[in-house]
Amino acid sequence: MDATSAVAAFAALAHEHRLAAYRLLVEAGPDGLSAGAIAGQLGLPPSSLTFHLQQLLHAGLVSQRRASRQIIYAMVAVAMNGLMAFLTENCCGGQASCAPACAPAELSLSA
Amino acid sequence: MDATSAVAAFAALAHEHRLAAYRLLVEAGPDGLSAGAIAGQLGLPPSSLTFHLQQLLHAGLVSQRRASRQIIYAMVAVAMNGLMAFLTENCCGGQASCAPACAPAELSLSA
DNA sequence: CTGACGCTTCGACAATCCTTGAATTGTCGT
DNA sequence: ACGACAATTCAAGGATTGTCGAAGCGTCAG
Repeated sequence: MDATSAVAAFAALAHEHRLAAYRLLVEAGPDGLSAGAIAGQLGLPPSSLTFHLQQLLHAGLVSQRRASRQIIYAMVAVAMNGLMAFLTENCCGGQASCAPACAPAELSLSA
Repeated sequence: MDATSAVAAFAALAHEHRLAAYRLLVEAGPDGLSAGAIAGQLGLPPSSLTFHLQQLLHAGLVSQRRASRQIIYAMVAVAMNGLMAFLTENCCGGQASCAPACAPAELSLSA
């Protein structure tokens, strides 16, 4: 994960509809959701949704596969984790005393 | 952390210079850096840097305090963590079998 | 082969963001 | 009080992004 792709990923998430779509896909997990299912939950016209999904796709945050007539989008977990690792990289210069602030317990699982 | 402030935070990070500045502040830790120090490392004119720092400030990602003639910026750890927690919230619908993909080991510490 | 469906691409417009020089505010040493 | 310094505010431009109707492409049922 380099700075350029991190910027692209953040830009992809920096929009109300895209963030909402991405969070639906995070919740859906590896099985993903069809474009139509996402459009239904977000209430967007198809062309607008495609526009946003392409941004997420181009940023590498989601993957795309075809299932008969539908197109299924799914989160790319490694991209999300890489993004977070990039953000916290070398946090506090590596001082152990500061480390808890960099990756606190409540992040370990979203239970 | 609601969707609106998450969008604001991602938008703040979705720019080359702001992401670079923020990462400098993450590395600097609680002590922070002066605006001039950041400008020096990034090679930006002062007005441009202020513009970007204001975005980070307004998004709640950094804090601002004055030290005599200088203004010191520092990361707000709780905002960064809240952002990551928001992103992974309810990951995979809470399925334990999927959870490792949502917050893998290498994120726990940036050692 | 035909019609219907799901999604994407195209095109044009409106809205927003980024950049930077010049002027301004706040602070310090003398 | 004065000059110097650090940072911010202001203003104007050029560039980028978001929106969505209409048209096109691939897929499936009959």
